[in-house]
Amino acid sequence: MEIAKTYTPSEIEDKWYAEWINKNIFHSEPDDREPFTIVIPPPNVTGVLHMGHALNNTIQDILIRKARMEGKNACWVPGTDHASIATEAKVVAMLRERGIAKRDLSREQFLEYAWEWKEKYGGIILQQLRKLGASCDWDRVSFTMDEDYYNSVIKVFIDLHKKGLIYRGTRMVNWDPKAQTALSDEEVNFKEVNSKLYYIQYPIAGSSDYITIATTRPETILGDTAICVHPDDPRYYSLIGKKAIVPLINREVTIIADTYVDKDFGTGALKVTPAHDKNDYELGKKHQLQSIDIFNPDGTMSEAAQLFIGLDRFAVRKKIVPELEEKGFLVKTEDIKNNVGYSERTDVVIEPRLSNQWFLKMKDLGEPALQAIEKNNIVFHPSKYKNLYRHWMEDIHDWCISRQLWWGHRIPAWYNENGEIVVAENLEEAQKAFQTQFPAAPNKNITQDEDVLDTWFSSWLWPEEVFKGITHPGNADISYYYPTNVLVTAPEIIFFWVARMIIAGYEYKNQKPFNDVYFTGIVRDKLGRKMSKSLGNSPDMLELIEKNGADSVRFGILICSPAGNDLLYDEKLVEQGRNFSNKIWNAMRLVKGWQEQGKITAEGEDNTQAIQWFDNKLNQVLAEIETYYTDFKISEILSTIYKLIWDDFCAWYLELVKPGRDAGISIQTYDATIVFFEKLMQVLHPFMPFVTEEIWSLLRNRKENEYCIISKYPKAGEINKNTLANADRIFELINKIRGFRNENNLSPKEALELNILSTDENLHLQWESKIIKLANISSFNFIKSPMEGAKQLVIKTDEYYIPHQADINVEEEKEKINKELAYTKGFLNSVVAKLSNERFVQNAKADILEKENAKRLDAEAKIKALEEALSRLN
RNA sequence: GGGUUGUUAGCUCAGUUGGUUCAGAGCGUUGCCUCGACAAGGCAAAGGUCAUCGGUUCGAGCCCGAUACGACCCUCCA
Repeated sequence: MEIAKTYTPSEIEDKWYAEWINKNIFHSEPDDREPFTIVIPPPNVTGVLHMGHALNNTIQDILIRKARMEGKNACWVPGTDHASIATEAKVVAMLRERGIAKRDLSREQFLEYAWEWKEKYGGIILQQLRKLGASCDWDRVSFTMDEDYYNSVIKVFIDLHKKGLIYRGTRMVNWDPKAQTALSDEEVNFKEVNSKLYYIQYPIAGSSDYITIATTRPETILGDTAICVHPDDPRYYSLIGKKAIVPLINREVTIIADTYVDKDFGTGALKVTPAHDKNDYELGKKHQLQSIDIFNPDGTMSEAAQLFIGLDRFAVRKKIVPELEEKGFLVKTEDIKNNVGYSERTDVVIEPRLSNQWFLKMKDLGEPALQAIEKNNIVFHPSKYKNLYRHWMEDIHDWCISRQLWWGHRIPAWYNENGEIVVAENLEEAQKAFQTQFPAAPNKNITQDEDVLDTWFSSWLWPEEVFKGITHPGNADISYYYPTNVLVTAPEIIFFWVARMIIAGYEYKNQKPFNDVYFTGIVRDKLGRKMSKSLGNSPDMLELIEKNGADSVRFGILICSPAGNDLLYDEKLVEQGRNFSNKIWNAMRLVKGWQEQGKITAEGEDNTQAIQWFDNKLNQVLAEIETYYTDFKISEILSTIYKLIWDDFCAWYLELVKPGRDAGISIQTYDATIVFFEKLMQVLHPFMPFVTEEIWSLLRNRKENEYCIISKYPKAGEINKNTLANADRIFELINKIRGFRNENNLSPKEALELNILSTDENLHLQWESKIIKLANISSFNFIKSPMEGAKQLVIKTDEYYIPHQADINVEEEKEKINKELAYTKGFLNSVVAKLSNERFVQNAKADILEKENAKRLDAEAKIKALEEALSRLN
């Protein structure tokens, strides 16, 4: 069989994914094994796979695959959330294309379209995750609007309301005029923008005086109901209590005094618009001011504004300024930088707006969740996020959970004709509730609240309700899989989601939802810019996978993802992954070559040393990897395996044992090599599942159901440090001989004579044939004293001499030796200084002292050898 | 404004409880090599006063303080 010279991932990847699915390998059911559970951070149902998902899900897949190979019952639950704002926007857009306006539809009709959209386009991302190789249990796909899930959200709302934690209130909320809904504080992003500060003078009633205020939002003067100054500001003593006249609309407002005002900002006089500013609202409450709402829900001016009715708020700003100027009210404008809130979802400027919303009291709920992190019951990786979390939890605000949308979980609150409210699961229950709670009212026309709940109010139940832990408490799944092992997510949603899941976990399971939380970094392009749709700097994931293979994409993302730091993605890294696959592929071709040409023989070259060395090396790396896994240093694991395979296995081990052109390979060597190769594929499998499964299948004739993905993960064995150190000495010698060739422009084909002056001849004898092979040595001898007229190499206390007719540049040689001598002497001095320092000898630990003594002896021997070499050159 | 965090080779990053064979890796760069696994390759080389200043210590990339620049989060100055 001819094996292709380069590895081609596309068919191979599809083949193995289908095979794994076919064998039901990703599916998990509770049994007597230890569970290892991950719930996916549910992507938005409207989402498509981008770099962030790829990073996040590759890490989850790595952890799941590793656990599965360790014999744990690995369960990775996939799913999506319903994303009320985003989905509703998609549906509205779809309707617009069909010439249908949302306002012409009933709620029921709209929801029918929404489900149609969801069935047709929603959850594409789950298909895309398969391409990435994600080993999710696809029989367990959850959606936050599934029937049970829906019920769980309603159940929790009712329960929290019963506990007195949910209340309805009139509050200044963050209004998104585009989505036309309230948002929680967490959904508002503040951006520093260049604005203008407008100085506007208001005439004082019954006088020719003016009071000048400064504002960034001149359009809101139409809603002004007061002017506020600082009580201790002498400039305004005489004006307090008088009336000012709002320009253009001639409304008389009172000049009030409050210490809230900053005397030094602007003019020290503040216009107060209680309906459209959080602080003004507070002032308004305190001073019992009138509140005039001058905006419609879509951000246009309402009737109450009197002017510019129906015009957008920003258009009004443009129009009102010239008008104020024309009429002599505008004093001046100034450039200013200020922070403006934008909607997380629609990126429009948030309009503070007074409205009736539902809130969840967070303070008491948050307490166990704060403690969980403080006491390390849940561990954050990296731990720096602990501070961030504490900071937020200690100053937690009530959560605005209602949204003025249709797509989502409809708030189970009911109103009678008196505007009285009950909270109940359905109409029937609501009627009963009204009868007992408000028996005097007619309770005939009961209507349900029109609003839905914040999407996060459903996804905070995710780790519980994907196992139906809320709707069917105590069932077999929730008892077995909960708490889950690790959550892998982005730090951006630490408050939105992580904190709230922890809260819900303690409230409804009295138990944390996960043991560890691993926060990934932010994916940036190679210029360090955050990847975003608007910049268009995010590559098309499916194209990338198609072109390079999922393994390479996974490699490229992971190799540059230091724990908790941002990663700068560069397509070159994906190429590096592709090259790596190819390297492994070719190593396999070499090994297969031995098998197929019938080269395996009973006798053959003795490779005991090489096999022992690599066995130890492998064990050493396996142990190292284990500690990296516990520290979630995922990127380190990959680069460690990369070096192990490329440098140690391919460049050293295979070169050491590779038989000559027509020679055979011993059965012992062959078997050992296959075992090593298998172990390498196993440790790499979680990172690059496809190429490893393919190679695994080719290394031996496999039995039914004998797959790499479910093979037993190799355990680290005993490590003999001597074996490793000895091999390093030999490898260094080979390197130095190669370097000598390079420096002198000698062909690798030109064999050299090697004379060895060593106290450990036995070691050199053991490795003799390997040194001869890899360094191309023509004669291999031991000598008892330094050799004249030969190139000297010094490694620790061993000396090597290579007689060579090529001109050795004596001056250059001397300079090199002198340089090394100077360094070594300096080094020795520092060691001696240390050892003769009483305080060092007293304070340092025994093993450090021992090390220092050894350093001294080595350095002394080296200096002696170098000095001898120098004298021979003179 | 408050908080968290970072600044180590051209680039991206490792450097565990302070102890000079620890100043490292990968990529990139440079030179040589088509040698029967692999040019998506092989062999080798060059590259850093560990941001700056000061302190603690017998000893500091590592600990402490200040400065400069950056990142992120929070934030009611219109």
